Amino acid sequence: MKVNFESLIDELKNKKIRLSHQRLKVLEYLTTNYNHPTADQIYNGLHDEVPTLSKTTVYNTLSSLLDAGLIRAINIEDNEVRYDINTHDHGHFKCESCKNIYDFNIDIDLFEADQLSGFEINDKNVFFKGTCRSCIADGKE
Amino acid sequence: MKVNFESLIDELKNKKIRLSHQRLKVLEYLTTNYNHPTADQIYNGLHDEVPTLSKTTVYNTLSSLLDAGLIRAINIEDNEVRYDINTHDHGHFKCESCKNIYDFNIDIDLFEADQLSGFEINDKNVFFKGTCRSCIADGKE
DNA sequence: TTGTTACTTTGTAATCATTACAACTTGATG
DNA sequence: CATCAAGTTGTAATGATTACAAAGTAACAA
Ligand SMILES: [Mn+2]
Ligand SMILES: [Mn+2]
Ligand SMILES: [Zn+2]
Ligand SMILES: [Zn+2]
Repeated sequence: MKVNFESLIDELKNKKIRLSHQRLKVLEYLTTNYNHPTADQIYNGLHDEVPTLSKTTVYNTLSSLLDAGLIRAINIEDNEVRYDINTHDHGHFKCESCKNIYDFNIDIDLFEADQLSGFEINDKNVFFKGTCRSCIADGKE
Repeated sequence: MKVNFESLIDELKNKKIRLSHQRLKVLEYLTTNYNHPTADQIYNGLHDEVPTLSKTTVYNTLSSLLDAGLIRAINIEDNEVRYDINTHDHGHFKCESCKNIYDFNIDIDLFEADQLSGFEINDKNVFFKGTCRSCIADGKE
């Protein structure tokens, strides 16, 4: 999955969201780090480059970007929210050994849950947990 | 979805988990309250009947029951974990208006994500968000 | 029935991610 | 360049969950 940084900036302009230095850095971080980072990882990852960045700003920025629909939040564990620059429908697999999160394609419209007829669905999420191939190869299951 | 309380007790015995008064009450609460309650809701719901119950015990109990596979945890929002006595594969729909969580049947094996070949999948989760039928009827979308 | 003991419960304190707030700073517009 | 609404920052508050140690109890055997 490839995300174009320039088109993200265009989207910010369209939505009248200011292109502050901090916001651009957070967006840049997310486009170059496809590993679904936490707010804390973003904060630490940017600290060398933007030493004055505050964690509150990271949270505020992520919140704005979420509202604008430029990113998505992933709740797999109860104690950590992860952020994804890829807003297309796709599934996530979290390896319980190495903790990595893998993307996978799904045809999410395969479930036309008839029990939900008359419901308005705004958001669809699919995630699996288990052990990834490389951890199995390493005998870490 | 119907869950038999007696068979849950048998499972506890099989797994050598003590049938303490508190654990039985938490299990009973979950079997009679199919609304995917939070730890706090369980605590408050049992308070009249078991005034000495502590919140720590609720958490401890839920943790044991999770380990034993008798219940499932649902992470839809980042700030609340909900618990489900129904451990069969099924999807969840959370209405963003009335906050209720609805179950729906899914054939989860429809996604055989080929990208996950060689991965060991232990846990599959599907949840949607949106507005439920009755909230739409009430014009609350 | 009683005694033993490991497991469980309880209240309190600690943890940790996230949010609230108010003073200060800055991007965008003309 | 001047203006000011919007954004940033550090600190304090919040709230769910966990850690811990003392007190209580379920299970089992005698
Ligand atoms: Mn992803
Ligand atoms: Mn359910
Ligand atoms: Zn792995
Ligand atoms: Zn509703």
